[in-house]
Amino acid sequence: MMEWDKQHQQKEQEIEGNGNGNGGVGFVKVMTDEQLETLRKQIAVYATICEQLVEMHKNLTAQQDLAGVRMGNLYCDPLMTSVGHKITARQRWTPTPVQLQILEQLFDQGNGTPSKQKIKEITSELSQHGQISETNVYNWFQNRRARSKRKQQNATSNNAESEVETEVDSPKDKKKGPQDQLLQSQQNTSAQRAEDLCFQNPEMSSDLHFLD
Amino acid sequence: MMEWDKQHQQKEQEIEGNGNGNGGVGFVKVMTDEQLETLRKQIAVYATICEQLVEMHKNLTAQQDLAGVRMGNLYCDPLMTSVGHKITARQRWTPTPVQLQILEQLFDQGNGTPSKQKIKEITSELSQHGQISETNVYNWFQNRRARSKRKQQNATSNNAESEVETEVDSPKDKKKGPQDQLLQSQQNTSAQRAEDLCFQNPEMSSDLHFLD
DNA sequence: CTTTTATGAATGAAGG
DNA sequence: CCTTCATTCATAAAAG
Repeated sequence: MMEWDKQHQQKEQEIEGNGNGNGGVGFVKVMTDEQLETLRKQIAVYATICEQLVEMHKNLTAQQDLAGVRMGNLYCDPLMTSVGHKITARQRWTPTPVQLQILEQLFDQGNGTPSKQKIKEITSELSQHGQISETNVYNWFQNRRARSKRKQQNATSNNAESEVETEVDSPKDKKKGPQDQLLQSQQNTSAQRAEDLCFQNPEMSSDLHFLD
Repeated sequence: MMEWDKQHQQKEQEIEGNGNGNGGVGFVKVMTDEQLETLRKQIAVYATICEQLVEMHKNLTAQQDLAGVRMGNLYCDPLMTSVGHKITARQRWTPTPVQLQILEQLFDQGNGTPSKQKIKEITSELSQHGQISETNVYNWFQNRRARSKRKQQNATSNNAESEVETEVDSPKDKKKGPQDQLLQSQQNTSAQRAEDLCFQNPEMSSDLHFLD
C-alpha cells in the first residue's frame, strides 16, 4: 500500500544566487514547516472531498445498476499508483544513544517534574551530544512518563482480572492493541484514497505527482 | 475572497537549525519556483478532479431524476459521522477536515476572543459538517491560541548557535507570515466551495479552481 | 520491498 | 489563560 506520506527527505535547496547585485537583497522562496503543514492539510481536504464524491458516485452508480443503465467503467484504479510521493517528510528527532542514556538517567532520578527551567538546562546539556531542542526534551519526558505509567497499569491488571473492560490486548503485553489499528485506519485511508482516485483525464494523470 | 494574488512577497524565514555548536550550519527550508509550480499543479489537479466528480454526480443525479428514483441528498462527511458509531465509539472529538478549515479560518480572522455567543454560532455552523459541541469549539480555540503562542516562542529562539543559552523570546513575531495568508486563504476558499459541492451544488465549478 | 513495532510529535480535554 | 495528561497520529527503525 503506497503511503501517501511516505518519507521523503526534503532536499535542502541551495539558495540560488539571485543574480541582482542589489546588495544581495534577493528573495528566496522559503517555506516553513508550518506552511508545509498547511499545504498538507489543504491537500488532505481535497483528498477527503474526492473520497466523498467518489462515494456518492458509487452510490448513484449502484442505483443505476439496478435500473440497468450502467454508464461504464469510469474508474481506473491502478493507473495512479505511482503518485505517492510526498511534499515533505516531517522529520523527527531521534535521540543519540548518549542523549538517551542521559535522559533515561534523569528520568530515573525521580524528577518526575521536569520544570521549564529544568528543561532548558537539560536541553543545553544534551545539545553537546547532538542536535536537540527543548521541545524534544519536553516530549520525551511526557512520553516516557505516560508510557511508563501505562505499562505499569497494564501489569497491574494481572491481579484483579476484571474482564474485558480494558481490552486486554495481547499475551505479549504490547503497547498497541488491535483497537488502535482500527481507529487509525479510518484516517489514513481518507488521505490515501485520493491516490487511487484516478480519473480518465489524460492531462491529469500525467501531472499528478509530487516533487521528487 | 481570492487572495491568491494579494500576497506575493516572501518572508525570509528563520533558520530551522537549532543546530548548535556544530559549525552553525543551518539549513533553510527552501522551495524553488519549480517546486511551487508543481504544487500548484497538484492542487489544481485536485480541483479538477473534484469538478469532474461533481459533474458526474450531476449527470447521474439528473438521470435518476428522470427515472423518478431520486435518492435525495447523500450524506456528507462520511468520515466521522457514519463510521463513528461502532460499538467502541470514539471518546474524543476529532474535527473533520472541513471543520478544521473553517476553524482555522476563523482563527486567522483575528478575533482572539471567541465570545460565548460567538461560540454558539460557530458550533451551530460546524455542526452541519459533523458532530461537534460548544465545548469542542471552546477547547479548540484555547488550544490553538496557546500552541500558536508557544510555537512562535520556540521558533524565535532559533538564533543562537555559538553560544549556549540565550534566553530570548521578546520579539512579537506574528505567527503567520504573508505566505501563510496566501496559502490559508486559497485553501479556505477551496474548502468552503468544495463543501457546498457535497450537495449537488450546480455553481461550484466556478470557484473550485484557483492558482490560475 | 512490505509489514510490524517503537517512539517522537500532535492534539482534545481537564485542572488550576 | 496556562499547564498537564491521555490518546492518537505518523514515522524511523526493526523484523520478515
